[in-house]
Amino acid sequence: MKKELEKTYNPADIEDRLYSKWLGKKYFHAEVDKSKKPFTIVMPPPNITGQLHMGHALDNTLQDILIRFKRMQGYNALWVPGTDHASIATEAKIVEAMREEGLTKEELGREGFLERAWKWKEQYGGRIVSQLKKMGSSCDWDRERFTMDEGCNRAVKEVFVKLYEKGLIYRGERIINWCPHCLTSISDAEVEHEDQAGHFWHLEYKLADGGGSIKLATTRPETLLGDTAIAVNPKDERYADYVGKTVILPIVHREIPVIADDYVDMEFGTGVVKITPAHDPNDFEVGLRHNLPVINVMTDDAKITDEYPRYAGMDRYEARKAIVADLEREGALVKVEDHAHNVGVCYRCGTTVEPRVSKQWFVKMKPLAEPAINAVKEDETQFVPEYFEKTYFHWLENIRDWCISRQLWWGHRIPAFYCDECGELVVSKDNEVVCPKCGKSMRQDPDTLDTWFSSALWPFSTLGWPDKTEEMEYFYPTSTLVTGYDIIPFWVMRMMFSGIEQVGKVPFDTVLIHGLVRDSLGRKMSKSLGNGIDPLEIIDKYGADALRFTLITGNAPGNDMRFYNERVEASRNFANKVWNASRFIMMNLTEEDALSEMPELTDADKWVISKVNDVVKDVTYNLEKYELGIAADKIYNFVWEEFCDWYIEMVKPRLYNESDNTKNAALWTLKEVLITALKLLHPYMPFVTEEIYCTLVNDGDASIMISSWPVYREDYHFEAEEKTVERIKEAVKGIRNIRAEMNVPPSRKAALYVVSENSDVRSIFEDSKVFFATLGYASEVNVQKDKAGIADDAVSILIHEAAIYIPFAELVDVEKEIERLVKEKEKLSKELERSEKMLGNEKFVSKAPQEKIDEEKAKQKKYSDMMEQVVKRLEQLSK
RNA sequence: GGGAUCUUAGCUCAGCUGGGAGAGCAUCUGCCUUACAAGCAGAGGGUCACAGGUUCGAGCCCUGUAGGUCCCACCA
Repeated sequence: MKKELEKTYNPADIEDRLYSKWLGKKYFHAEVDKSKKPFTIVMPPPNITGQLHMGHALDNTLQDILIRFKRMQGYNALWVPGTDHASIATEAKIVEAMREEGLTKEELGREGFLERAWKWKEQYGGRIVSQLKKMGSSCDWDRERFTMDEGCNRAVKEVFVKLYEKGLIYRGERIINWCPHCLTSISDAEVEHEDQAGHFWHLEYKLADGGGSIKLATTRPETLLGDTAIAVNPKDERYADYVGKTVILPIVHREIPVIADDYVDMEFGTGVVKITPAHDPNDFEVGLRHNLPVINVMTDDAKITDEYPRYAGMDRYEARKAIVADLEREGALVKVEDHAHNVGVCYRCGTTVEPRVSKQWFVKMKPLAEPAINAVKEDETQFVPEYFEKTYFHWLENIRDWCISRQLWWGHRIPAFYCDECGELVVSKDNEVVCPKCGKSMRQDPDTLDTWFSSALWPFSTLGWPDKTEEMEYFYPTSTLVTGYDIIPFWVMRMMFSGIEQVGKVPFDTVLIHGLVRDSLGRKMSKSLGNGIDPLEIIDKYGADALRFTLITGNAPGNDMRFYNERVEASRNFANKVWNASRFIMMNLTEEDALSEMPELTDADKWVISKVNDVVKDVTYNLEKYELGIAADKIYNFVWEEFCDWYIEMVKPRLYNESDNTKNAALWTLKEVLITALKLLHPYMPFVTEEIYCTLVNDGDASIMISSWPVYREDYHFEAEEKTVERIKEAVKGIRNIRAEMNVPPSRKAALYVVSENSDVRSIFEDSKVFFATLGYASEVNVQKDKAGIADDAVSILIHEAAIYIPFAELVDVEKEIERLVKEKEKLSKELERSEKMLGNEKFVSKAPQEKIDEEKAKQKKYSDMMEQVVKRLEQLSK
């Protein structure tokens, strides 16, 4: 039975089928096997609320390429997948759905809400997983995890209790970032900053003793309700007399002190600042230093509290308007200026964050940050590209304590218990706790933990920690973490210090950082812009292989990339090229061909074997250095240019000629090189390579994904044959070039005369006549020692150690021919000049490595040889 | 204000430890050549942002300048 591929490459026909086959055969599954070296990746868990976007597509393609490459290299490759509970995002989504039904969280109650949330998770949480499968991701789905599953919960509690007992987790009243929309605290890392157009309201406060007034400016007049002081710089002589006095706060008519604090910048504005400890982080600090009262003026959804009946119930911005109007009425408003300022917004919903004083749980960061910094400094973990280490250091060196409590229900509940009777606090892994002091049952903290608290434990919680599992023993530390640079502060950093603190070892050897996928105009893809490109649509249209290849090529690690369909088309075309080349090879291979042993090879065969051998070496090297784009380029170039455009074309006459005794060698080589190329390409384009491979070996049960990665072989290095074929290519290119320039159609064959005084060169051409017939459109090829019998007006192609003449039937314009040769001469003389200058430079000759000098000498010889021929030919023509 | 990064062909981008500038797309010229028109053959197109420096030799290393992007930052 003859093996055949479908006439046209249609990814949709093969992808789902092959993925099911791989799943069925458990090729993605890894078990502990101490006879093999592990290679481990833990997947950054996508949010259960999420849909697959280009960021996931890129991230997962990178991981899958590494995993497939290592698997083929013989590593025990484990890729642990999973999803993230995404507390804020998920809770927001469910609350929103409830609102549409007219329900609130409070009405449903905690238990009812969680029940609903879990149901939602079961229903939609798998969506992203099935989308990842469309990408071809070879993760071990048997080990799929969820950041809120039982195991993760045990890990979270273990860590919380340990850190608490070490004094690294504490509870305190601090000013934190509060999102009035999500109704929860958020960490510093979760606050984004954006410029907003605002105003400067210049106010005038009267001194309580009636002795004048002080002017100051504010961008947030509504916070004035909570002001408990105004501050000046202690060195500021202008206000020295005022310090210690009191002023009357307008509207509120409260007497507040004038204090001196270094925080105030004398140069800025009037050098006077109003202090609102409850609603500004700096003011809070100032307040602590001066023992100022903290007056909270806002509710949790950022409305003015009932303490101020005139404004009660107004939101921040309404209150601002009302207060400004009142200030004006009171004569306290001096002027209003436009002012652009930087505002913190919630990274989830974009609502302006309200700094707020409240009791929260924190992780003390300094003691944890230090070992995490050192681990990277000592190269226990390295970043690729390296410069992202600077981002990492910058964050860790300037880190503040991590606010980990969230006023949400969906998440890991904080394992802290309070006694309402005696106020005792207990932190425990147990679910029910009795007060050790008074024996009453204790009330668990209602808050949950920051989602990233559980993500931080991902590299080891997924391997069974805190139990001493053999997975932990064998797969930890993991090998490579792949993620975007925007996640370094949220995740990478926190996994680092968590791994070091909890397990005693860094969580991964290498952190491979990639950039963002942008739209064709370079804009970030976003829902609000509506410029997002759906990876699933791309897969439908062009195939997962094309999408994967596009995401990897033409991009350096860590750089952002632009995504547009023309690029995907190019990748799809490449897949198609591979498909068709394979189809051609299979059309010529028959069952009878005995190809198990290597036959006697021709120069062309050896040339392509030698070439692919080099590519194997390079690609392996590049992949090991995480240069995935460079490796892809090399495969692409080899397959398309060298293999398809040259080798296959060269080999055709041998295949079509039944009596050719090198036909078997050609077939053997075609198959050998194709398989090698398919293997190199497999990590990038798993589907098309698998389909071809199985058809080629005529075994649907075989799989390229578990075949062995090619290795460089000394005995496949054929230097002399490479040179020979390169010489032929040079000649063919010269012929094609001239013919194209002269507008000679391919249908018009012409006789060819190769003249060389060198007998070795002559024999190369003698053996290569057939190539010139097909590739060089020659009707006949004559190889001779001199110019005898060649028309004077024949067109000449002058190459290294040989000249090729094509006498066309009609007269060639001699003038034009001379013009062409003069140009050629100019080019050569420039090259010669450069070469001779270098070789004439004594410093070059004495300092450059011998290899470079020899290289230059060889060039110089080649050029002078060609020059000689050009000069000779010009002489002939101008006679 | 601090830091990172980028500036290479018309467009989008590669260019590994310094050794004669590359790809894809676009453009132009020929080709339906029996694997592929999602193709084949050929061509044009770049003072590698600018100015210095190191070096026998710089797109690549160093310094500065200009412009873009991003991150961080308590200037009310």
